[in-house]
Amino acid sequence: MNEPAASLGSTIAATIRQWVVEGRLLPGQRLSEKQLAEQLEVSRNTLREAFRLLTQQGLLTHIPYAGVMVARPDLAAIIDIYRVRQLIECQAVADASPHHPAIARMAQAVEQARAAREEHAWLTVGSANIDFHRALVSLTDSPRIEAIYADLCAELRLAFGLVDDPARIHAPYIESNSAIVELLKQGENQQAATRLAAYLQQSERSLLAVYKG
Amino acid sequence: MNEPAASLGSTIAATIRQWVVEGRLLPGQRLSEKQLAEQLEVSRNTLREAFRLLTQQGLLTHIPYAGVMVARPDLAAIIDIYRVRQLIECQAVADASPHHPAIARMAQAVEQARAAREEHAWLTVGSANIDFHRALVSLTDSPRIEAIYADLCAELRLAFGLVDDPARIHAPYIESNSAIVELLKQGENQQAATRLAAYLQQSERSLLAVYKG
DNA sequence: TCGAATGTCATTGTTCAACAATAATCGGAT
DNA sequence: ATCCGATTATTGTTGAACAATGACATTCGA
Repeated sequence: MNEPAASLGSTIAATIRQWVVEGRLLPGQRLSEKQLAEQLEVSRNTLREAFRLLTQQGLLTHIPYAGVMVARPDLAAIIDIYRVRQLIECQAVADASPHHPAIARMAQAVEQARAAREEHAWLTVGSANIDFHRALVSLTDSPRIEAIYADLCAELRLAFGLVDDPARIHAPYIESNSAIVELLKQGENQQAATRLAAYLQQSERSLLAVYKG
Repeated sequence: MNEPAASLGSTIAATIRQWVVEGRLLPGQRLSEKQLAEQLEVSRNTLREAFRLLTQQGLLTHIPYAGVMVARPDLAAIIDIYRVRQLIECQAVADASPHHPAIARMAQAVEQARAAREEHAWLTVGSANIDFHRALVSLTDSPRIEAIYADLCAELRLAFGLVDDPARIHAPYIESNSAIVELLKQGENQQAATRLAAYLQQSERSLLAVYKG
């Protein structure tokens, strides 16, 4: 890996992000500056620097004089996230060229998901599904949109962290993804977008169902 | 002003952002930590905190051990910004309900622009145009998209800062905006989206033309 | 003279310690 | 038991210090 000059703050931020995504830090949990600074062996100032980055990315919530805590996506946040996904992903599919290189990456993600399903490696299935959607977004050829989507995914994983059965969430959509790839290859962008919209709606519903409990 | 708990860092960030948007700080200009800290009467640490916010928002560029400078949008950045605008705004218009309250705000912005044009207050015309598009984006009812768009606008104004004749940029589009409002009221969303796309394309072209020189 | 190696300097990165501001906690009075 | 006020712990902010890095000027050799 070629990292010319990653500041210590962003390194620490990456570590904390990893902890959050892994579920080592739970939503709503408060992060003490002094305690974390000692644990990570950095100064309070540097840790605060990392907090700012993650707060800006939506992974942490910062309340002045009350501290930072792992963001706890509420119903409104999930609805909002899916609204953005719908807007970005559907438009990306609608405007896609049938020969865009990203389509190959989408197909590859589908194959990877199929292989993982055979071995019941549900976590891998989940990762492949995320890869599929990231490739889909890169159809837009916009670094900015891809960056926005990356942040969105991090928050989404926060929400998925509460789901204990990844198979139910990710597995049923492999064939749907495959169909989208085929439609794109044939230039049937509108049908592909419709199919994608249906997937997103269903995914949102099953995620919201968890939050009702 | 009711600001219950705005940290000093974000206050300073707002000040610097204002300076950038006003053109008091020019793209590419280097910002010395010590100098700015003395000028703003805050500590270096607090100023760095503000830098982090603005860097994350794309207004400043940070190069390790070389300092922060006002971002200088290049051709690729402008193209990317307009790609995002196209994606967000067109979809917002396409999915809008004819009775959405934001449409009234759009109409109001058009009227404001017309009045300002009468008085040749071109700066006000420009602000009204920005208000129009912000209202348009709020058709999505997504706080997240509105936040993304706000950041985008700040960067866009950075690019507009190099244009010395705002009349040429903003004035011709007032009637186009008005037409979009009417089409939305009549539920002709697709036509409105087409019209909007044409506007964005033209706006992008005239902005790019400045950069060629 | 030109170019490269070297040393100096200014600036940024990071840490530390202290104090101020604020919120949470606890205890006492009614 | 409830409300009110003081205590306490935590965060916000500051200033100074030192290390790390990059830019610039100087010097030396060919």
